[in-house]
Amino acid sequence: MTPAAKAPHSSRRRAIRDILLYGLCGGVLITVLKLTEYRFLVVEHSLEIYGGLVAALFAGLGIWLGLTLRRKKAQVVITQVVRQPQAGPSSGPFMADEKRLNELGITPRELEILGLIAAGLSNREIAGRLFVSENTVKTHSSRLFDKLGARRRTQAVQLGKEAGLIP
Amino acid sequence: MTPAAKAPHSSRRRAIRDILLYGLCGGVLITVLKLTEYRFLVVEHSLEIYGGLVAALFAGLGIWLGLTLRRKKAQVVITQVVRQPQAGPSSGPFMADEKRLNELGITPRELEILGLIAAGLSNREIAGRLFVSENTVKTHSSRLFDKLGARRRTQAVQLGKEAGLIP
DNA sequence: CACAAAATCACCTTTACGGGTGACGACACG
DNA sequence: CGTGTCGTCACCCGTAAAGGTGATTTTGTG
Repeated sequence: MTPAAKAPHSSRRRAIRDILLYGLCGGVLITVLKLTEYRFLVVEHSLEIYGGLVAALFAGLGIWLGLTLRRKKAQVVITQVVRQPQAGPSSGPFMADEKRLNELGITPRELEILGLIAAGLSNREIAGRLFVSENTVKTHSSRLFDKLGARRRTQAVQLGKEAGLIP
Repeated sequence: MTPAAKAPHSSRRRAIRDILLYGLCGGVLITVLKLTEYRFLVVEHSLEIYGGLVAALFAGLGIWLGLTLRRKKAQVVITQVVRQPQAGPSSGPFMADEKRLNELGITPRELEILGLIAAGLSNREIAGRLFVSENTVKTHSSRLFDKLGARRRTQAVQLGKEAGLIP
């Protein structure tokens, strides 16, 4: 039914707004479908079509809702990889040099994108993987390049490696 | 020639399975609702109830799906295969894997350019450093990408590292 | 609540890349 | 000698990337 999971605290207003929005969408959809239903009722398989439509629409809506709800929570985690050659804490999988991160003023999101760039993904692919628009990725990477002093993504990767930001 | 490219296989099957499961659930639900519908049809507001039921069920299902999908994707992961850097100190700086070079049919010049690409240089800079025209560099890199199966230079760098062609 | 930082998205411009095709000289090999 | 490989260069075209500006929304903190 209604989304049970929500942020721990301090975002109740938003959750309420979401629920209201959700209910509104549901009402509108049901209304629309109620209207269309009367046209389709003369056809044989109207109910199947109707049910399928409602199902698909609400499934999509639910997926979207689940995604947006989830987005707040988890998602940081980049990394993995073996090999930590030079100086560094070198603990477990990999740990970005936080000192350098703060020095350069690189945000978590930008670091994440740097990792995906280093993995050889295009902006579009990164956008798809992070569920954001390509423009957003471009903005992030642009600022990232700025902070790193890079002019190209390959250079950003190189500099990021040297700075110990990525494995 | 289909070179490396192995990482995403493990999770794709699960995604397909999820989708199939989803479709199956949908079919079962629709069937069940079709059956129940015949009982409710005598009642006045059966369609509303029916629609509401379908909507609610599929919304919940969608939310669940969104959450699970999100969880899976949120781990980002950037796999980078285990790779023993240099087994022997005999090759002090670095030595490209000649076997793989021959396998892929990569010429010395192309390897050279791959190295410069990995260093973050643009085509123009590479051209300047090698005293050749930019077009030449583009030709080389184009053929290089072809042999590596890369579509972007960042990807070529990634694949080249995995193949042990560059440090 | 207000504020700042971060994240998101849109639009526009210019440049860099990637793909395709064709061509030419050098050089080795059978 | 012909053939094949390699390196070199040119041109065109379409897309991707990078740079800039502005705006909105989320979110964490005071």
